[in-house]
Amino acid sequence: MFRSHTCGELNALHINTQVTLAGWVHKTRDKGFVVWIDLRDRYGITQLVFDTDRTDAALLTSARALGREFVIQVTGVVIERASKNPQLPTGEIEILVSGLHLLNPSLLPPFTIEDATDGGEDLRMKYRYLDIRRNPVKENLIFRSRVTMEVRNYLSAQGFIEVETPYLIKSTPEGARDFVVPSRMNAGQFYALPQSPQTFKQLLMVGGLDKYFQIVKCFRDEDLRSDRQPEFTQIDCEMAFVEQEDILTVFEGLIRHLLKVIHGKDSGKFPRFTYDEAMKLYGSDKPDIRFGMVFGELNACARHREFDIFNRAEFIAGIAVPGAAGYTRKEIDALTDWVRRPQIGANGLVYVRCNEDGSFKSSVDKFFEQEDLRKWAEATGAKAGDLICILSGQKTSVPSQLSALRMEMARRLGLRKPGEFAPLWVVDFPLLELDRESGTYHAMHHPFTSPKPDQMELLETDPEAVRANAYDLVLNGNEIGGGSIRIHHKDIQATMFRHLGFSQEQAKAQFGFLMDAFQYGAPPHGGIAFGLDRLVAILGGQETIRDFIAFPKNNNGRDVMIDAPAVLDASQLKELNLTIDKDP
RNA sequence: GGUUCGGUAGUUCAGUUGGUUAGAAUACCUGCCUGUCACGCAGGGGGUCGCGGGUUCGAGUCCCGUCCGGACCGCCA
Repeated sequence: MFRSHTCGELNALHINTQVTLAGWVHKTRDKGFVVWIDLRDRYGITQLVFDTDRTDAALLTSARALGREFVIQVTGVVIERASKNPQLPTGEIEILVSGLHLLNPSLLPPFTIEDATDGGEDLRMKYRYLDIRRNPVKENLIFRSRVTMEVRNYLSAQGFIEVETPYLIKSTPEGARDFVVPSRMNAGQFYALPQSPQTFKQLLMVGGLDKYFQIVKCFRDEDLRSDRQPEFTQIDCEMAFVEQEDILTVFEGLIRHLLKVIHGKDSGKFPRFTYDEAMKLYGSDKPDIRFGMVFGELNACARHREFDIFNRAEFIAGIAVPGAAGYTRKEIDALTDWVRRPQIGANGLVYVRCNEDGSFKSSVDKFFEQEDLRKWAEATGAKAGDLICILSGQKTSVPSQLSALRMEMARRLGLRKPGEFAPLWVVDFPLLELDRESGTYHAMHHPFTSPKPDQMELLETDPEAVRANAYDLVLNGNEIGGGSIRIHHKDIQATMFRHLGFSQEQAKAQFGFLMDAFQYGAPPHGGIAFGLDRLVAILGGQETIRDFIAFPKNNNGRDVMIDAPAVLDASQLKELNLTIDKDP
């Protein structure tokens, strides 16, 4: 028997029990007459004691020689502590050690294995296996495991079956860039790693499987962020013989189940916004509705005076920042600089302080009367003590700028509370989006999304106006899931490809297999996919997904621990029929 | 592709207007300590100031380039 107990389970009930424990030397406290060692494993910390009265001299000497992170096995008897530590589950007892076996020594770790480590991000990633020994990372991974188990519980209970789809598939030029894999047996040919199992899950519906899900890795060769990894995990789902409402019901149930079992929270029916409503009220298709600051459009009540900036603007809108009327001129100037940074790109910021006495003080008092400002306060829902922040400019850019300001103010005011969860649906997304650079349309969701049935004609006359049966599930300002009702008729799919600029030959070459399948009795179907990494992070009350992934990649897509990606040696390249064009 | 912040002891950081031998905390090592648990006390070792070039009598500090990392914009069907 390697160990009789873990380091997290012994308490006063075990006093006088003979035990064997194994774990890492967390910390040594040498008081001269007595040496304490905190022994740590996944389950907790148990204090070992060696002293001059009760421990033989050789054993005491070996105990003193142990360094941080040495792996040891000890045998001894559980005794009551002379001074207890109420902060530790095992704080009432300690192990009087009679046998010590060094299993493996350790180099001095480059950072401390503590909750508040002294290690920086880079170093922690390089020695991720040490980082995982720390409670915060370990707890996150355990949390993730719990969430995925609950996802499987819920979906299995609903009759879904988990099916694995291939990772070596075909490159599809539209959408994100593909990771490609050279084929040794097929010289000069390449697989691509899936950006999602989209077409396969649709083929499973054609195959009659009816309710499919898969917790699956997906790959996109795009630039990264703190919440974006080149390989990430999706909860991928598809159902046949359903309408949009069926899917919303089932997967609203999934998120409600998770909030219930993980956080004990009963979330009622999720609010639904159309895409147009979300954009109008929040300037975003993934609004955080844990707080207000809903947009107030001011076009109607801000363009009747001599203020050229507003008169020239296509769109004027403001938000009422709660309790921020006390912002000093200096703070507001800093805010103005913040919205004018290239990342936001606003032209400037007009503000109105809503004083407690009902009067208003604004940066445009020269042009506007108190009565004007009162109307603005009404439009933005501002109350006494609030600060109205107003942006103006092009209709295409102001909403996203004001949305960024809204999120930033919420962050500063502590309104984005991690323990609070505000899920919602955004529905009726546009089918197509005009790419301003190329002048071509591309699918807002993906090319397999069905237009709303009554809008097929609009596709010819006003493509941008066409709405799709496409929906996103948004949680705390993050898109955590998105899906649609799919096209299941060959002709409609062909029409869709035509609008997306595919020639018939291209469509056939890339997606012929799917259109062929649609000719053999494809059932109506639709589905959704959730970003598991992001979902887990948000449920865990955090925004960065890296600490919920065991071995994440950095901003440049590198794994700094194994040092990947790396060059291939000449013989490997030859075998794969590859030559490298130039030295990188 | 772009914006921005950073790189100084094992680690996290400070370092003033360019000026003597580059500091603190923590970690590490040695000694002491009769109940510690962020133990305490005394002492000690530890630096290519990311790298290259330039300005200067003199550069951690200023300039140029480059590499690495973080955050963000574009991008992410």
